[in-house]
Amino acid sequence: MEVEDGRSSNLGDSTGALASRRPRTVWTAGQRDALLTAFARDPYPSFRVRQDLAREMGLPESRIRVWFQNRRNRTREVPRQGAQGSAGGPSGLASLQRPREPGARARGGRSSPEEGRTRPRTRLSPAQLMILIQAFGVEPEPEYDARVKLAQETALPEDTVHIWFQNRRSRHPVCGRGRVPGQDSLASHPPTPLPQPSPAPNGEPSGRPCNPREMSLPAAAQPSSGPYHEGDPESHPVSNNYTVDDVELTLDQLLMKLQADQQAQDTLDPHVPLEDIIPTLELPLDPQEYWTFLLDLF
DNA sequence: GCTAATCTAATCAACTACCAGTTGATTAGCCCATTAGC
Repeated sequence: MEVEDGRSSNLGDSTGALASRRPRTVWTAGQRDALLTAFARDPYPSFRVRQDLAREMGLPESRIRVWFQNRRNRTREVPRQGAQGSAGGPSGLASLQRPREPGARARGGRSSPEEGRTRPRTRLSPAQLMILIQAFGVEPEPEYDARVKLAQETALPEDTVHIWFQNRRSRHPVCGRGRVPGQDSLASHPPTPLPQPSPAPNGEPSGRPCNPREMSLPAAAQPSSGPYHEGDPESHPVSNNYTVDDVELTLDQLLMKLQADQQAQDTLDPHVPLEDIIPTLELPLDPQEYWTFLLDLF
């Protein structure tokens, strides 16, 4: 079987893989110095600081973020023997205190979004969601080149696509393990909803069923123009009041159709003309709305 | 072997809608995450 692009779906293949990973970044001495200096100043730089560094170096912000992540990991000489020891250490990093206490975690001490502490929240448009969800149904763990392609299609940064897939995998685990090499990928998105075990209370990331959505069309799926991050170069103007479920619902039906087509093509008599075996696509949206989606896509 | 890239799991926080759920962003990783390119 093949996945989009005609690429083989055997993801385990490590040998000839083309761009399965982002090409390794090679830092110049100057860049490394700048990073080390910034790290010594603050091992948890804000988004704005990371962006400034990225601009200086002509690299994506995500590279800076990953560098800081790796650096923190590498320099974490955590032995609980209290004393921080010499001021030297690797890179002379002072106190890399992990913000462990609940509440003070991660962001250190919360700050307002205006300060640029964290990247402005991306708001995905229905069209973007549709593309991503569809891609997730086909391949929940896209490789680098596939993510780049998706980034182009959605006009999102590649790392936003990457993060979206990470979140998606943890919140919508695919039935029968993430990916099964050689298996028809559409089978990982079964059309029949599983019985809901019970409404999960707050924060239950991975205990969800494979397809938690019910097949009932939400009444209020009215497209309307929504806000987006103006002034944020990475945000996007198309953002309507669709919920993910609305889009997924549409997608579920599209996927069901694709699956049906697939099965039909596998089992059909080759003498039957193709036109005769393609079922009519039922649109969960008005034709008008549907075309709006399509126009948004292209 | 070093280290950039990647992963999972947990968590925070902005939004939406009506207070709890959804979801984008960030972080750690503990016999110090694993994988893979140079």
